[in-house]
Amino acid sequence: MRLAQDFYERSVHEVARELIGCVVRHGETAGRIVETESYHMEEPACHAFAGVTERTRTLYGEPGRAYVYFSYGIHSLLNAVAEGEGVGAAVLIRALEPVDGVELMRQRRGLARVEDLCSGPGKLTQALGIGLPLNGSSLVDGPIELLRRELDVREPRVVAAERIGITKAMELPWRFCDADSVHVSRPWPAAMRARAA
DNA sequence: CATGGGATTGACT
DNA sequence: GTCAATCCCATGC
Repeated sequence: MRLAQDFYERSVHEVARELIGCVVRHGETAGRIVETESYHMEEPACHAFAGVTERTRTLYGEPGRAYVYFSYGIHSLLNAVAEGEGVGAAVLIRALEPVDGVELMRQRRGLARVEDLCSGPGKLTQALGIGLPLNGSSLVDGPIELLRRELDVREPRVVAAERIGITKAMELPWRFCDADSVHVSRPWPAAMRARAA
């Protein structure tokens, strides 16, 4: 069952937290979301901080669409646009636990270990075959599907921590991780490292 | 039009 | 722990 548009049309931080445990599917490949980060136009780490430009038009647009952008000349990063139209905010999907199409993921990544396939924002887009052409596409009825957690699946235990890989507004605790997943990207939040067996 | 930085990754010391 | 790869996009001349 896909998440409907109204799921995205509210606080980007609530959306980020509740996306943990949901499933992303693109074609044959799918994974359960175990890590997200929220970004909002009012803080400088967000691309939307610069205002409306050609690049950020998607961010300011309709909630429930995909914002895909190219980073470091190599990686495509996948975000879900949130909040109302005119507000620049989105949730970065940072890591997945593979649940379907694992062989195809291995092929695309050239790696064997399941823990290496989707444990990072650039890794999961490669594993799922998501690239720049999907920027602006609908998550509600487009090629990338965002599916709500099945009712018989446990509710994940979510820990909040500081976002990583950024140089501004590093103090904001807007990174959300499934505390019980080994598929979260490094470094793990301190609360998770302490628990690790 | 030229320049510089980046929401990363993988390889290497 | 360090570092290069590599290209889109925003900014500035």
